[in-house]
Amino acid sequence: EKQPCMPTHPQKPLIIKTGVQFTTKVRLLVKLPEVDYQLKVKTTFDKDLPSGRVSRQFFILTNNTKVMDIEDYSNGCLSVDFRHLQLKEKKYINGTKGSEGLLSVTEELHSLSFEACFTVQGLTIDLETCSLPLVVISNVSQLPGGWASVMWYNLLTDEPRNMAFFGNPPRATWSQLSEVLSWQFSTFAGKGLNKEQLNMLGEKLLGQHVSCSDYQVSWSKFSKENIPGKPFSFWMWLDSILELIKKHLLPVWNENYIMGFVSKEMERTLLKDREPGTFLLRFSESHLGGITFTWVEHNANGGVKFNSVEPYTKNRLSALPFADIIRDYKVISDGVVPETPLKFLYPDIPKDEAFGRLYNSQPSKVHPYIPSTLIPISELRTHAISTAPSRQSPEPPMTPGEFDMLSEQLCFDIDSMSSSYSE
Amino acid sequence: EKQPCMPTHPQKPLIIKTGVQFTTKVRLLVKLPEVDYQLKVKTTFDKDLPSGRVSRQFFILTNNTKVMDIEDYSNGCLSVDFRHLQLKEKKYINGTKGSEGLLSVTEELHSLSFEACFTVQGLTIDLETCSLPLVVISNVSQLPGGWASVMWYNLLTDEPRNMAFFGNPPRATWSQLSEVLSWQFSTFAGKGLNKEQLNMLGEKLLGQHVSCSDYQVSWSKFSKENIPGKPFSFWMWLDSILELIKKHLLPVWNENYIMGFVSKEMERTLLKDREPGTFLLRFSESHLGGITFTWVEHNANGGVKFNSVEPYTKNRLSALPFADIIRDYKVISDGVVPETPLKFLYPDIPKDEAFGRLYNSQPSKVHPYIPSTLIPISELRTHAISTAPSRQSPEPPMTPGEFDMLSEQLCFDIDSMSSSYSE
DNA sequence: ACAGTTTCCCGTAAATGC
DNA sequence: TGCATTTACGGGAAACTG
Repeated sequence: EKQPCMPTHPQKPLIIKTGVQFTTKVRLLVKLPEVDYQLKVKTTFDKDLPSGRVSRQFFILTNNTKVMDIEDYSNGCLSVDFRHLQLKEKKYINGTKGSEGLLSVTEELHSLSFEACFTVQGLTIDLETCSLPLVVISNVSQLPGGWASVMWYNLLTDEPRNMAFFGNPPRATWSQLSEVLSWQFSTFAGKGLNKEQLNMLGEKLLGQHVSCSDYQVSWSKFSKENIPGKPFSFWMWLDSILELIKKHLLPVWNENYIMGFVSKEMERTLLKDREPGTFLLRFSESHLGGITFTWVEHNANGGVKFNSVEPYTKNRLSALPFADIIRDYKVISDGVVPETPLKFLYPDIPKDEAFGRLYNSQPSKVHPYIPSTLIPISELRTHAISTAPSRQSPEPPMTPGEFDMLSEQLCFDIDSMSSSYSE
Repeated sequence: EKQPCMPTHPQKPLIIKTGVQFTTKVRLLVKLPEVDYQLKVKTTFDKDLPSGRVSRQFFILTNNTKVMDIEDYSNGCLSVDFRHLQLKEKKYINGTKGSEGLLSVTEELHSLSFEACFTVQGLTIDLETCSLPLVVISNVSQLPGGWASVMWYNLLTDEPRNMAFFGNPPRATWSQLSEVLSWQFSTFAGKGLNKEQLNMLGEKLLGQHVSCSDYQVSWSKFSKENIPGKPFSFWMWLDSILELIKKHLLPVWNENYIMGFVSKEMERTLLKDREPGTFLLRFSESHLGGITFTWVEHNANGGVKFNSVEPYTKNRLSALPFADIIRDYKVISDGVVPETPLKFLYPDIPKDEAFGRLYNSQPSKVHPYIPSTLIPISELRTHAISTAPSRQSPEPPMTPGEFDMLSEQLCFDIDSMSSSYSE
């Protein structure tokens, strides 16, 4: 009898990129009577898939056989680490690929098989086990789609290997899905999502049904079809934000300073009674991987006015860290002395008190030169802009939680996919 | 009899990166009597190098045999294009690499051989020819060093294949070298160097000997040993500037607005009698791939003062194009209204007149948002900075020349290396 | 033509070798 | 140990392919 595989990978397990190394580990759970020969394990990709069913076929380019060894941890278990495994696609001279034309490559499930054979007391025993379903990609641009598949599969089934899962994928309840989404943020950015943030995401995905957490989300709606009016799906949008946080916003996110998911209505409700200069940070809904701030001010006749800056994306943020943008952001109106409109982080934290620790001390001391830095500026031609405040973004707000720093690069390796044998 | 190879490659010929495809072409110059069999050409890497002499050995990973074909241009010549050739290093089980420990990998010369054999009128004829010396690299970071070798070789010898060239490389006269350097700029950036620019480079390399153009430059001084006090060689420095121009400064360079190579003394001589706010653009001598501007102003007691901004490198320039930096650069002194110190491009061209066409029109119209841009700023704490004007950079100035736009990405392929056979 | 997918390869970072 | 060189692979873009 074999147990199902138990892959444990720190970052994005179960996704393999062709041409990129991955590792996997197999462990024999029962102790065998001492044998004087070496126990070889062979790993095969898609060993027993009916080859017509899958549109792409891959093989392990590198050495796929290795001898089991006693584990270091001296529990006496036999195990083997496969390292530097690499996948390559089989090319057919003129063979037609399988006709599974409806599924995208990231919905196509594969598996790694492990085989060993030994004789004990005259009895020949074949062992075989295999991994959970794997997604094979050829470019990192497919990673978000692949990860969506892995999440959906593991959220909605306990079957160890239902390779046809995406032929008719089940729906997820919002309560299931929201938990997974929050877990994405806590795993990859260090801190999960609070109820308000999840609320906004639920409304975005489901409309007003979010109140009943049994409402179901289809796989297609989650990651295949585009958000109405946008050129990307819900998951692509959310994943772009995760990436932005991982690469450029970790400290700020960690400090709980990014409300992030707030509707325009909620944003205004929150800001309208606040001190002028109160601002909050939220992610762009119209573009992938963007963050903006919205602040409130009072105009001449005493009314409140809301302004949002053009969202910052990874390119801008790699030129200037976000905290510095917040510190230095200034508005110039018709050549007047520029001033920063950002005074208090919602609800009422003085800006420098909140972000002070996160500022970069930048005066460089290249002596003969005058140090220079980039400053984010908005130039207002007063007549034109005062009539164009924030007029977009439906999102609810939220309260921050705690945060454990956990920044790791994304990676495709199966760093450790342990698989257990037993008799 | 074979003729030497005539490689013609648009960008950086004769440099091959392992694992990256390259192509080459061989042409048979004489017309053969019609033969009813196909003439095969085989290409071999380092066919007849005494294998002890070279520290690394490579082989052609891909198919290295191809049949000659009549050229398209219907001149009746037989020729063959090798495409998708790829080089890989031979790894020795325990073999010691050749003992040529003095040479760096980019000084190690290799060659591609081509062989064909055919029978005509009962006579068996073997043809063989080979390429000019090649440099093999494994990472683009070695490209500048490799290109230095190719330049030096082709500048200083006509031998078709002196593989030991860098065992004892000859010196170049400054007049030879300066021509090659200027040619680098005209080839890769569209416009060569004028006499003043070359003068500064010569002084940098040779001290004051530059007056006599027979003065000789050693290979080591050109590209191996570091400039005194700097962690890079002359060529590494110059090449970093070429790259900066190619990627970020082409339009400005094309317009002849970058004086570039000017000593600090010359810079001051030029600027001191000019209108306050007159500035010039020059490359950093202390850091790789940086450009700065120096402007003149008058201080309180009527003396002239020179300021240079911290050099902009590729990272900053990819966040903000250089022309926009010049347009927007401002100095803030203790919270006073910021102002641009840059008024006239040396000698006296009003800034916007010179750079107006090159500015990016940046107001983005993402309606609900307030457009924002980055602005380069220097903040002066008046007491500290006014005593720290430009205090570095020995370089002479120069006058601009003409410019033909010619922007091409660097590339390592031998796109076409034609080689000729004859009897 | 076009969209989904793969290939190509620079450029940075890490690993390896000497 | 430090430096020279290679390997690894993310990421943008081009090439491919039905």
